[in-house]
Amino acid sequence: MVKKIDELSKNEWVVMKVCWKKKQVTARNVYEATLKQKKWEYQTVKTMLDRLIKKGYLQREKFGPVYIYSPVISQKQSVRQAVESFVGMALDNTIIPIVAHFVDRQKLTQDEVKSLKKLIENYEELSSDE
Amino acid sequence: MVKKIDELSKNEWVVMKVCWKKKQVTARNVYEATLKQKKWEYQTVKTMLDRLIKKGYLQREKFGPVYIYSPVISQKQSVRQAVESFVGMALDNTIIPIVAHFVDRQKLTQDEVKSLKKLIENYEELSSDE
DNA sequence: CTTGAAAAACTACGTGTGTAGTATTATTAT
DNA sequence: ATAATAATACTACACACGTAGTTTTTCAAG
Repeated sequence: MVKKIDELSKNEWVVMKVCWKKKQVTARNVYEATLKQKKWEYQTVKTMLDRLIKKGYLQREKFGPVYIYSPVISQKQSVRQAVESFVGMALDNTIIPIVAHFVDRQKLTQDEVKSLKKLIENYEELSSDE
Repeated sequence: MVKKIDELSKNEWVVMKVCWKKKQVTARNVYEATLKQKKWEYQTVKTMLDRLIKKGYLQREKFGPVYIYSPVISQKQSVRQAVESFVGMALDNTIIPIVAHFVDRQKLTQDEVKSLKKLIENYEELSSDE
């Protein structure tokens, strides 16, 4: 069976995005990287990092006086799980409302439209030989 | 400015879906409707209904001995807000990963593919006259 | 070796959520 | 009218999360 991982809270996503981007970070790195967005105290960041370790998203290793944190679970996997969970919870397992919403709001870029088209074409090929 | 509504927890979505579908429900209706899915005690359902009132999603009116609960916020609006919030949080405001994920997993039905195509065509028309 | 700075460790507290238990009130059947 | 039933009201408690404060440890500079 597929291992169930804990879900991330909104703020934990912010922290994890920094960790994924930089791969190896100190608590201070995260603190600084998030300062513009979020005015967290250093200790707040520390607490979140600790909790992310407990949840299994991060690990850390001591180098001299500091810990270096690094991701254990990939962004891709996290996104997949979050999408599954969200789409199941709010959308009854269909993504149409999501896309429709973005279409309504005209929030898609030209590139995104191109990507969508390609995805769909791709899909049709894939499923045509079943 | 657009009024910010509280977000729904996973379980609250379950309850709200029942309320949206039936429009008017008693606590017992919700209790019974969710029993197969969730083995909640009647009181648990009551508590969730109370909290949904506090959050502004439901209202209720007394008819004889019972309260009838009904939605204040539409499913559509709730979904929109949830999508915005989720896509911003986990996906950096692009829906491509969501669609890609579903394509990878071949989780789209024939109808969904059709819908997607239509949405995209539609979009192209809309944006062509800007 | 002592001191100061930076990091980490430990502790905390309010709010939200999951999950009810118990007490009270209102209705219905006798 | 009263007893049983069903609904509501009130209360509770543990764990997660947001948000740190305080204490201790450790390194680096004089």
